[in-house]
Amino acid sequence: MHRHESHDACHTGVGDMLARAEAVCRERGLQFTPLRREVMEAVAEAGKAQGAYDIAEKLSAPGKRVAPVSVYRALDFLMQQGLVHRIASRNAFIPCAHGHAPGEGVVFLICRTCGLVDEASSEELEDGLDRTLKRAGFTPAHTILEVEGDCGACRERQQPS
Amino acid sequence: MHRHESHDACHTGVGDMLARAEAVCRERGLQFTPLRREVMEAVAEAGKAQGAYDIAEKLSAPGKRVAPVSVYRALDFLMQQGLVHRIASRNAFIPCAHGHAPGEGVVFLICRTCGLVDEASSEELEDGLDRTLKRAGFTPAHTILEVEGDCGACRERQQPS
DNA sequence: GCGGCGGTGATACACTGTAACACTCCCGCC
DNA sequence: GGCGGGAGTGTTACAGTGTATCACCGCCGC
Repeated sequence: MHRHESHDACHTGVGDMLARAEAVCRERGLQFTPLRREVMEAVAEAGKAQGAYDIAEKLSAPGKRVAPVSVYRALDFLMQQGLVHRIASRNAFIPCAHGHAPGEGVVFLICRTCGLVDEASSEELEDGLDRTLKRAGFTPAHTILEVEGDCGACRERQQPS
Repeated sequence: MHRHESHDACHTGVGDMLARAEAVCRERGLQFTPLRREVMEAVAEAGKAQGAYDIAEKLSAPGKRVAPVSVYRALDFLMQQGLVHRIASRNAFIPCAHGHAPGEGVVFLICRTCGLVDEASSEELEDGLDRTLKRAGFTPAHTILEVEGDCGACRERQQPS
């Protein structure tokens, strides 16, 4: 679904993501401020999951320091709008590749070799989870589903068949 | 599968867990040292997920301080043996309720009201995940699946039908 | 005895995230 | 024009989580 050959134009494309973010904010009457834009851009450009402090450092230049707390605030905003996701197992953030409804089941595929994070969603998987939860008498509010392993590209690269 | 009425005798029972831990270590030729036993006990007794610093505090007494580092080392050991699990979304640790093979699919059900964490496993769910990963060309090494929500007991308690 | 190894103690540190407060900017309103 | 008021940001300080490093101890084998 997504190709990962290079660092630029990864996923949906940085430009597309920024455009979508802007559209979402305008549509909801929210501000897409310069800082939020820069943070979104930094996350989108990275190609792999970024820590909040990494982003802060990237956005800082001699004479213009961006504090981590500002980055966190922007990230919180972007997460609320579903524009970025948090990878709990890495304490890091990625851009949302495909717009999904909030609460929809998504799996994060984290390659331990190249560090790229892909998203996958599956109705079958979601149904299975729903049934399992119902059987346990549990009402879900928020689900974290992250898989660490090797992506296809890295596997081929390591043992060229 | 597990009852959660009180804090003691929760899950499989503290005694059983300690016995199993000891057996596992003996079987594998590993040391079940006093510190490891105390940490295992603290996690098993708690009834809900414990932070490493909570455990360190609980094990410390006037005159006998247990540093968090030591707790982390014991927890790492216990996790390697599959005796405790880490809840990534809470930075906390729970005892493993039922012995499962390493890598087997397990869902953690985290009640946001009472804080108790239950484990559920489902072949159906696991199959769904496997197929989703295969379709994405991804080879899994480690999976995190945590659901936050309301457990049956808490739901009944809040809105007694 | 002596060396090695696993486990532990202890200090310091890095990384992650939040609280609290001040300031600015913009907008609506009198 | 003056005057709140709210959203966003800057800044400092701090809490929480996890790791690196070194020293020490006890045990086992040689």
